[in-house]
Amino acid sequence: MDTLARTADDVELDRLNGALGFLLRLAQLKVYEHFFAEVGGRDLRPGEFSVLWVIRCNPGIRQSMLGQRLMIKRAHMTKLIRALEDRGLVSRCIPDEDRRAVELTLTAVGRTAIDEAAEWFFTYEDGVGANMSAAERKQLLDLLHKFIGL
Amino acid sequence: MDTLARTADDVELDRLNGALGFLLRLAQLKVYEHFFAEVGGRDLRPGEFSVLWVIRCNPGIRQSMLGQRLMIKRAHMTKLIRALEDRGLVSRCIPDEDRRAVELTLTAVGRTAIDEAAEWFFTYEDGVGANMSAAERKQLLDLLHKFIGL
DNA sequence: TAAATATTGTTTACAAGGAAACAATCTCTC
DNA sequence: GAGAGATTGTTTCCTTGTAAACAATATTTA
Repeated sequence: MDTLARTADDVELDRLNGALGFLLRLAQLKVYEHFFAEVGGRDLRPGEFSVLWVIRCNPGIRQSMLGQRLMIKRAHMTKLIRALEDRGLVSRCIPDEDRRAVELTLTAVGRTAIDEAAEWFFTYEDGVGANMSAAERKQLLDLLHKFIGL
Repeated sequence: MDTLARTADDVELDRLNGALGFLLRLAQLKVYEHFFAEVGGRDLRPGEFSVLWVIRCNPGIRQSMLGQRLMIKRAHMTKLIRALEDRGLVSRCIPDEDRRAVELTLTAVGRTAIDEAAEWFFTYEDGVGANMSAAERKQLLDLLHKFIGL
């Protein structure tokens, strides 16, 4: 508490060690660091990949639902989708049943792009948590599923 | 794969279900949502709280080390600290041993503020993961510690 | 059916956070 | 000890993401 920390591991976190939200934030920052170190040079960021992937798995999904599932706010989703549309990866379609909504599908180019990206993306993802045993990693996955409510 | 998702739970994530980085991002977004819903009106955000808390636990800690531990980049740390200094919570001191560095301590006001904030902050943190059993929550904490390398 | 309310996506204006270039200081090597 | 290189913090500019107001369409209520 009163000895000055000389190295990063000496830093005392005290009660933050038991703070779940805090640890999740740190974990996520570590993931990002890892991501940009390994595959930062690619043309898809994590958010963009997940959007394309989910559209691929759910063709015709509406923007609002995509946002709900990926926890992306509407204002931001609009920009993301427009950028992907401008790159020719996604196409937007307004359904007759609800002319406010937008239904999303991949273009042929988008499908090719995501299939190609999936190779390196999931390879990278498999490397996340490489400092844990397979059993621990699996346990962490399961607990996160439960935490998220998925 | 080809049935259009009607509700958010119907959205198929497929391989993303096993992607640790992706799940951590989702978990963290859920934490933030929870935070702003519950204690968003307070005058300290999660990042600010953690900075003040760690300074409290490690008086005289240097900016660089604080940033390393909390994974906050130097450019951003500068702004954070200046804002906290402007609010009279933190004081900066340049040590004689290394005149490039900045050593951080709390002001009396800062100490009072963080002690007061700690009440609601940790109460809030205890509510994170309330949908899990105590054992699961503990397990998640331990696994995150290991994942982060703490 | 007409008016009130809710939902969906967009726009605009801003806050949070990062990358790169910089200045100051320290350390290492010769 | 003089110069090369590393470290620390700051500044500037840019990207990512959000909040709030808005427009268009649906739904509910009277």
